[in-house]
Formats: sequence, C-alpha cells, structure tokens
Amino acid sequence: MTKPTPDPRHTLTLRDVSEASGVSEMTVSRVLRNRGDVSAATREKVLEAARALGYVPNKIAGALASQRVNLVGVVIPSLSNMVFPEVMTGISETLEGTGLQPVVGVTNYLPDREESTIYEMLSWRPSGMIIAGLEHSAASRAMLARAGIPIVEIMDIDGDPIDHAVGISHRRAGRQMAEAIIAAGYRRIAFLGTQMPNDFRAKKRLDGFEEALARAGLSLVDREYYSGGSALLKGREMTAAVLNRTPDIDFLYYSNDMIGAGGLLYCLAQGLDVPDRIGLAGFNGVELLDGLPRKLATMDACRLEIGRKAAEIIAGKAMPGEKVELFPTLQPGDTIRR
Amino acid sequence: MTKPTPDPRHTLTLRDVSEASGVSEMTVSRVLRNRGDVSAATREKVLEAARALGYVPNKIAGALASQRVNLVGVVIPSLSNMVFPEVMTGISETLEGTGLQPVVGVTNYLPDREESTIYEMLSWRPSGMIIAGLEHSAASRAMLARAGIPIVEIMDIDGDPIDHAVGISHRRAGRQMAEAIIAAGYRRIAFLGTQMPNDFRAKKRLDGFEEALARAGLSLVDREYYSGGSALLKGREMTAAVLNRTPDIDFLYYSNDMIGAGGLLYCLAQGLDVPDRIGLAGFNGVELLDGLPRKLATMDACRLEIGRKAAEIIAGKAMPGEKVELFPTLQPGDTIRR
DNA sequence: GTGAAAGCGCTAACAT
DNA sequence: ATGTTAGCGCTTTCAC
Repeated sequence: MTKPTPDPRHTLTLRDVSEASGVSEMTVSRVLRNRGDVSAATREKVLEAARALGYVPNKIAGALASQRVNLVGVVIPSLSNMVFPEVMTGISETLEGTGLQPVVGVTNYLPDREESTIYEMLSWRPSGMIIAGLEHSAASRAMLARAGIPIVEIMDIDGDPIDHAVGISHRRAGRQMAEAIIAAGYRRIAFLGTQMPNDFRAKKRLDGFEEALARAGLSLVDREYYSGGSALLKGREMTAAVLNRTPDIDFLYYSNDMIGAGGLLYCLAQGLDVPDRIGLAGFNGVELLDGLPRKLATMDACRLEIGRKAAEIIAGKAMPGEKVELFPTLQPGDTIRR
Repeated sequence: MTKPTPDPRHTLTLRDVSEASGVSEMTVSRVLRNRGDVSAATREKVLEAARALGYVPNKIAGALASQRVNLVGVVIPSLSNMVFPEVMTGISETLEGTGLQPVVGVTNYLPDREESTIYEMLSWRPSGMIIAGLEHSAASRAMLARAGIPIVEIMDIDGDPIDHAVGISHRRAGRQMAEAIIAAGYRRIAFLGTQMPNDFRAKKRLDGFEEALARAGLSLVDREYYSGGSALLKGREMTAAVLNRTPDIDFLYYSNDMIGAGGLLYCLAQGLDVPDRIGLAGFNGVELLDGLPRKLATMDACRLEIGRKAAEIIAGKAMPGEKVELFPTLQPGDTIRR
C-alpha cells in the first residue's frame, strides 16, 4: 500500500502538481500566481499538493512563456568601498514590493568586464538596467540602447546618458569643495587620490577642483597617487610622503573618505594642528567618519537617494526627465578652518 | 532601395541572424556557442551578421531547451560589514573561467528574507547554491535539499550541513581568543557586541569564549550590546558606557573589528595604557585595521579562502568531504600584553 | 558540415 | 470557475 512517492531526482513540474491535486495545469498555474478566479476549494487542494511535494516553479519556463522577467540588472564597479552597498540598499528598499528583484554584477572598474557583465545580464532579458557611470564602451552603449528596457546610469550626470541618469555633478562637487577651501584661507593645496584610471567620477571631481583653484589664481602644489591595499593605511602613507616632500602644504584634498581618514589619523598622530596648521577634506560622506576622533570634512554623494530614484524609474514609479540631478551637501566637519 | 532595417523595437532572435546570414538557425546556434563543426566561411558570415544586428542571445530560451543554467546563487546576510565582499571576491575569482556566474542575494539577517531569496533563486534553476551559515528555516533546508544541485553552506562548521560546508569553528575561535587573553594575564573581561539575534556565528564565538573563561574559573564582568549606526561610533559609545559602569575592566572583547576599532580609538583618546592597563580584541581580520594607530588583536576569518573553496566545490574542482574546516590564525597585534 | 523536427515547462488567449 | 491550444526562442537528436 505504498503511495508512489515521486522520484526525488526529478525536478517537479506543474504537471506533477496537477496530477497530485487532480486539477488542470492551467488552474494550478493560476493558483500559484494568484491570477484569475479560482474557487477557494481548488485553491486549497492545489496549494496543499504543491507544498506537500515541495514544488518550486520554474521561472525560466515562465519567463519564456510570458515574456516577462522580474529582474533588474545592477552593474557597479566595486562592493568594497562603502559607497555601492548603500546604493544597493536604496535600490532594494525601493524595489521591495514591486515584484522586481535586483541582480548585481561587479566590474572592478574594468571596461571589458563591464561589457561582458552587461551582455550576460541582457541575455536574461531583465526588466531594466541600472549602471554606474556614464562612460561605457561603444558596444556596451549599443547593447543597452537596443535592449528596449529602461536604462538608468547612476552616480554621475556630467555627460550624455543612454536613457536616464540619476546622480550628482562631480565636476561641480570638486569646484564647490575648492571654493570652500579657498574661502577658508588655505593656499598651498595638495591632492591625494587612488590610482584608478577608470574612476571617471574621481577624475571629474579633480577637474572641477583644479578649475576652481585656477579661477582663484591657484594650482595644486603637490599630488600623490596610490593603488591597492588598505585605504586607511594608504591614506597614512600618502600623507606622510606628501608632507615630507612638500612641508609647507596647508590643505590635503583626498579623492575619498577612507584615505582621508587615514590621513587625518596620521596628522593627529604627528601632532599637527588640524585645521589651523593644516586642513583636510575627503569625499562621499561615509558614516565611518562619525567614529573618528575628529570629523573629516566631506561631501555627501547622495548614495541612498540615487539608489532609490534609479529604482523608482525602473519600477515606473517616477516619470522623470532624462537627467535627475541631486545636490550633495558640503559637510565641513572639524578639518576646515572656519 | 532601402534595406529593410529590422524593426528595432523587436528583440532579435536566432531567426533574425539566420535570415540575415542565409544560414540555418541550427548552424547559427552552433557558431554562437562554438559547438560542433562549422566551416570557417559560414562561421564568419554568421558572426558578421550577429554583430551587425547587435544580437544578444536569449538565455531564457537557451536554458529551457538545454536544461542548463550557468548561474550560482549566493545568499549572504549583508554587504556592508567588509566580510562578505571578500568572500564574494574569492567566489568570483574561482568561478572566473568556469563559465559559471555568481548571483548575489542579501538577507539582512532576516530568516524570512532568506527563505524567499532561496525560493526565488531556486526558481531560476541555478547550477549550485552557496549560503552563509548553517541555520535556516525548515522550509529553506527542505527546498535546498530537494533541489538536486550542490549546496555549500559557508562561514561556519559548527552544525549539520545540508550538503557541504566550508568554514571555521566560531566556537573554537572564541575559545582560542579567551585562552590567549587569559594567558596574557587579563582577568576582568567584558564583551561588547552588536545586537543581532540572528548572527549565529557571533553567538557561537561568545559561547566558546565564555566556555573557556569558565574553565579558567572566570566569567564576563560586563557586557554591552548595540544595534544600528556607524560601527566605529558604536564601538566608541559602548566602550565608554562599559568603562564608566565597570571601571576596573582590564580587557574588552568585541564581536567584530569595526566596533573594536572604535573602542581602540576611544581608549587611546582617553589616554588609557593599551595593552597594559587594558587590552582589546576583535574578530575578522579586516584590512582596515592596518591603518589604525595601533593594531587591534583579531582573528582572521579566512574569508577569501572560504569563498574560493566553496566555489571550487560548486565548479566540481574539489571533491571534498562533507565539511571543510579552515583554521583562523590569531593576530595579537598591539592590544594584547605579551 | 548542415538542416528539420520535436520539445524544454510554462502562460496568453481563447474556449466552455 | 476551469480547461484546451498554441506557442515563447532556443537546443537536442537525428537525418542527410
């Protein structure tokens, strides 16, 4: 009298649930998707059977049949620098409840990887794509433009978006920071950044920064680049190197908060008078800074808001113009003279 | 004489490439997958046509037909604490070149979200799943066990894996740290952790830690939990609270390096003699510590190695036993008396 | 080396 | 409220 247990090595299909419940495949499908009118009785029978069997629907088949995929591709350069996790939070939060699911791809700032990641993602026919930056290979742009889905380029608005863009002007952010520094009376200003040839946003910030310096008749008195390793440690080392080489520097502008924090710890350890003898500023507004002995000047990159807005566009909750510009706030902290 | 440009609003299919190149769909498919014997001439024709049209294959249809999906589901609780990004790096590195692609889902330590993430992922019929932790809902375990694909539970080995497990013993890690602390002569020891009811690994570390204390006739003299906010700042605040409440504490054991780093900065700012008057230790071995003024004692969680090993199992490059145990090394740094 | 036919597991559209 | 039919865009299998 053994019930014929279904072969556990066979992945279950709608048909199995249909047979187990004595209801047609179509009605089973309706129940499982909460679609159309199904009587409470059949509904119960079906759910019961599906649960008992441990049925997991096959979205591949569903997607092919319905031409609908509830996935949103998200392509970002890195996960390790505190900025993209927060963007992801904004995206996930907003997608929650829309039935859409983010799928993340990381490119490590490599254009080739970006291109293949985009290709790979598009081949799954997602409902939309969110991509960091406005600089992409011609092939990438072409693929995205042809895909027939909403494309949102995030973080940056200094350039021409393929479809939509949500971000800040990094050029302007650099300019603004330079103006604040100059207004505070600093004159011998150095730049310290990570060597990332493909970090176009850092480059734009520096461009804007130097532009504002030039307008004030100033220029950078030194600059230092590093790559790899612990950002905090690198910040220390770079700062030591620059201050040894050019002792009369009175301001250190960092391309991001982590190396800025390293620099700040170094200056404090050296007993330098911050911000009177020397000022410092970073970029991003990472919450890490809240725990430091002194608060580094920085500029909020609007990461959470960017994630939210981008997701809203994909979810059709926003009917924006081509570009959505957000405006970062300068947080002077304790490292710029007042 | 206008060439009939294909409707750009229509997503391209193999058929379009077939017509454009005058080669059968089947042969086009072969070329695009580098399968079987195709003459160099046809090959060129096909690739040319595909490129010209901007064809992107439809993996949904491909997967349905071939019953093969090159995706590996990775389910982790968080992206923001430095530990999982490194695990991801290990996974990506190892999957590189195998044709497999990781797809990440984040659960925020919520069992319900974990369950739905697993369900969602399994419904895409991935080639394997990598999941943080050994504690899952009964439904999650059942789904995974039934899926018929390799399942690797990572980070922890204190428990019963569904299929494979790769990780360290957190219980033992806690024990080891306690033993080192006791051996260094500390006796009034407090614990500081983030309030995460579902962080089972932190809990196991604490269990092991207290077990070793008990064996030495000791017990925690104080404990403090916090949740949310900047970990560095929380570390500061918790440390201040504990030291005010129990001034004669001589050692602070933190559940992770970030709050430990905050505590260390606090102690140094207070002018406390570290490690003689008071010692500190964290957990994880994050590279961030390299940039601090003094190096926090910690224990490497073998994150990169865990990611690599897990991916090797999925990729079939390793034929391991059920559990793969890795052994973290204790890094005494500058905050434990020698 | 190339092509034709069948079908993967599901859902849209149309019955009833 | 439920069932039937005809694909979705590929790949497998087999034929030539």
